[in-house]
Amino acid sequence: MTDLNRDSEEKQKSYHHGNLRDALIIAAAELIEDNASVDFAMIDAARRAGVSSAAPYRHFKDKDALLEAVSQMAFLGLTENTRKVGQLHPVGSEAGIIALGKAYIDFVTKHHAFYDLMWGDMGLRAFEAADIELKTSGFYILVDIVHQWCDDNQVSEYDARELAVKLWAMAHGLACMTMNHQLERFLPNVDVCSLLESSTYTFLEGLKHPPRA
Amino acid sequence: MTDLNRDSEEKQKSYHHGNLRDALIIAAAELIEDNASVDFAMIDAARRAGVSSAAPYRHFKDKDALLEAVSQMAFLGLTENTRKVGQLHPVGSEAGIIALGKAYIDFVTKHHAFYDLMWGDMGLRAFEAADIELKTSGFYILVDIVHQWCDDNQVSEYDARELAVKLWAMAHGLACMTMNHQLERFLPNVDVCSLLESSTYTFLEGLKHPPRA
DNA sequence: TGTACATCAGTGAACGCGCGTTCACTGATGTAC
DNA sequence: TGTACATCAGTGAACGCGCGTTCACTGATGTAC
Repeated sequence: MTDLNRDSEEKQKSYHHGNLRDALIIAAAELIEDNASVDFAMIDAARRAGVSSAAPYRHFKDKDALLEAVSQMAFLGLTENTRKVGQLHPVGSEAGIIALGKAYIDFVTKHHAFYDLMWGDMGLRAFEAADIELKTSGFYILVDIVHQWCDDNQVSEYDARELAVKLWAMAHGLACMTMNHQLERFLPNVDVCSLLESSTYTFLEGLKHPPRA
Repeated sequence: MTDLNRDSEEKQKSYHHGNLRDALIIAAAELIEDNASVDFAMIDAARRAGVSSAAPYRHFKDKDALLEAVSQMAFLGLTENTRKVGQLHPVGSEAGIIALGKAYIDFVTKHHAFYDLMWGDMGLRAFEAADIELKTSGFYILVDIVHQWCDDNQVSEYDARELAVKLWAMAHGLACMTMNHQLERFLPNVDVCSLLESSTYTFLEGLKHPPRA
């Protein structure tokens, strides 16, 4: 065993962890992903972070506080993801609107357990506790792109915020039905992304024509 | 205390319950509604049904079995509700499609905790265990009405099942966002039913026009 | 530069509560004769 | 019609596990002098 190895081992095994708070958040997140459930045991998160069962309480008042932190991390991840995808497309393009929807579905279905956490009681508390920018910026990326689309397509009397909500709801619903396995039950072998795409096109097409008699 | 009263009391307090199985299902359902959470204690369900903590195990193998029964009851309720609303409108009418969507949103948002149960792991198991008719009849009420609409509107090349899924997803998404409180956050004071209505009209309008370039 | 001391971040054992489930039992019910 | 007996549906006490949380402690770190 070389000195180098001993060095790194000593670093890992040092009495003080260094950044246990973040390590616990990550450990908890991993447990939630692995078990596909929000119900993880505090002691497992501690073990995973390499500390004893009491250590977490130096950094989090109780389990709820840790869950809240995990939830905030998840929201941050979703927002970052949205921002990144939004930048790939010109503002106002239908491709951009669809890409955001797909990204949302992708994120949510790939993190099913997180999803429960984020939109459950605990997550909503975390959401409320988060700063206003984090809370709304993801949504307003969609609003901006939709607003420009409205201007470009002579449907500017339409409220972009309302339209964004409707498009979000479409994506959300398809994501839920994917996770529910209702989609594969009633439309076997269908691709949720292509469903989102055609739905979005249809919806936008409908907006270009008088929506009601 | 009259004899009449004694009579009915004796009936209630008789050693044998009569229909404890159903009483437990109802008690569990009530607890879930009251606590707005799927996490109820077995002993509370028993107490609510007026029996001791061990009695439920004469009728259900374990707690999961009781939950499964509650979940099946919920699915039955949703299906019945859908059937009833479907009968109120002519097959193929847009009003009927919208009414079904509204009924779905109404049922789901008014039974938030049930919703978690139905679409969670436990509920899905119950769903699989249920007979095929119960599983699909609710959905196919929508499919039928949508199919007729397609015929009436010269979009018959469209797969009615796929369209029904899309409409369901819209309603589902709006229901989720209502329960999430995202709807009121981004569109304060908006009525989810009027959102569903305008979304549906827009979507159907889009179908009547070539959906893609 | 070294020493004393306050503070901080861990340990490991144990407490205690909630709750699902079991067990030996007892009262009620139905049926054969 | 009455009696004996099997069976069934309850009781009440207790077990035992999972797990969140606490407590007295100890090793590490930083700082004043």
